[in-house]
Amino acid sequence: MKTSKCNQIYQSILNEISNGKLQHGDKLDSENTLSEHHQASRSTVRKALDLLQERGYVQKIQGKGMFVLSPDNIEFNLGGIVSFQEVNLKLGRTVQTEVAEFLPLDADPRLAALLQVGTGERVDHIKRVRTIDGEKVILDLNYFVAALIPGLDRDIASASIYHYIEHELGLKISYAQRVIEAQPCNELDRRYLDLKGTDHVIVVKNRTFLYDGQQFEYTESRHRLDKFLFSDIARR
Amino acid sequence: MKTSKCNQIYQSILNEISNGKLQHGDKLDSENTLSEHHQASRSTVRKALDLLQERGYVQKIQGKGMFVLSPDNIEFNLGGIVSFQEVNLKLGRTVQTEVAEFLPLDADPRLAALLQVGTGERVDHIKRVRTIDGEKVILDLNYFVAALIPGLDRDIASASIYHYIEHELGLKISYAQRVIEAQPCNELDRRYLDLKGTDHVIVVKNRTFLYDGQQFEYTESRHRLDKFLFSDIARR
DNA sequence: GAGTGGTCTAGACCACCTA
DNA sequence: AGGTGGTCTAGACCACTCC
Repeated sequence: MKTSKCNQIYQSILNEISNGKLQHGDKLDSENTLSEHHQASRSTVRKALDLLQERGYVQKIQGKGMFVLSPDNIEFNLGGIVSFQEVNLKLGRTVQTEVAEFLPLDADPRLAALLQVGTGERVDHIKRVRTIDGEKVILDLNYFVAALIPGLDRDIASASIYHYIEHELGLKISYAQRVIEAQPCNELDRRYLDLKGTDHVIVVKNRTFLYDGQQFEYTESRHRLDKFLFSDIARR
Repeated sequence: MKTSKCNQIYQSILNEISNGKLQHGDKLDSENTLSEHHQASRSTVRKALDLLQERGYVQKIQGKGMFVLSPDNIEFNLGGIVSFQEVNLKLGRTVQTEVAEFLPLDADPRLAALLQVGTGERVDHIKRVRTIDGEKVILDLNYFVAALIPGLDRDIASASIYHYIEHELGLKISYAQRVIEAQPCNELDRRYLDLKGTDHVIVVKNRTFLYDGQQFEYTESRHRLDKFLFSDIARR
């Protein structure tokens, strides 16, 4: 594993924060000091520090120095694109995924618009039910552009589709647009989820794009109200 | 010189995208070409381009070049910290804010923990009701650390508190932690909102921090289900 | 004035893509 | 092979904070 010098410095400082050598309110060494310490140029050190700041671990203040922020922030780093598996492993939950339906279809005009492809384009549609701690609480409706993500099948869908895309197909995922809103429960929700009397779901609509800007996925994740949680750090 | 060279280059390219000179899929000039063009070093150009990419306007691809992304992305940039006013102006909504309560109080242990201050610390508590297109749909419960945000009053609360903090007090806001979840309606929701039969609200909990890492605010925004919307771009 | 982070420069070498 | 972005260097000057 060849990792950049910038990343080594990032990890090195992050470790000191994680293991408590550096604590909330502590001042870090100056950029010049860190340069000597790690035998790197100041620019390289700065890039590592910018990363730490962006991810909420430290805060630079001009003329004063850099300070470690509250360890709370570390727990908040579920931001960015994270797979369903990663998040729930982190939270120590028992999770199962069941593929309820796997259906190749041709895009109707509405779906074509959501996926930014032509009408009639081949699309793989998957319905998956997520069971957390014994209750069916999330219904995922996935639509993948078959031309971009070939070879999808039920087995892959029941494991991790993102792992398949990144490691088997070797594609790079770049960014995702998300919208979060609430909707009244529909027929599908009632069929697949344990609603426990709730009459709305939280819907996370997601369009995901490859490194070259092509959209390959549209997904609706329908969460039972009381099991939904989203966290985030927003920077000015 | 008020604005940095890096920022000038950023704006210059952004203009070309906004006014349609550069369109979805178009390739930008290379970093070296842009360096000559703007009489800047390659590093400076790169910093401007990194910003454009971070904000979802362009995508770099190693060995190929940089490409303009879909203009959809521009509309998605409600991310970051945005005030209630800004978002709704953008959406062309009619909006009113009514201050239902303004109450200086001393932090109990629970509130002190949420604000990261000592128990008994002076806190300004504000309840505000947001009316959108004639319906009361958002209840904001604000808690400001009085020592950091002095001089708050009802008038400021009914205008824009953030404007007061940044422009009157001259403080710099740095970042915010957000958590989004759903909760059953409580007594306050029923008293202040037009619930229209819904029995849950979407709660956005928010802790906001100054440039020096001090937390000055804890806020709960309680949204009526059917009027809640959140959008976002997540990058790998 | 000394020390900090913020910006910028000019140049080098590498990894990747398209010929 | 030539062009692209990715990383890194060594050094400069500025703005801000603190003593």
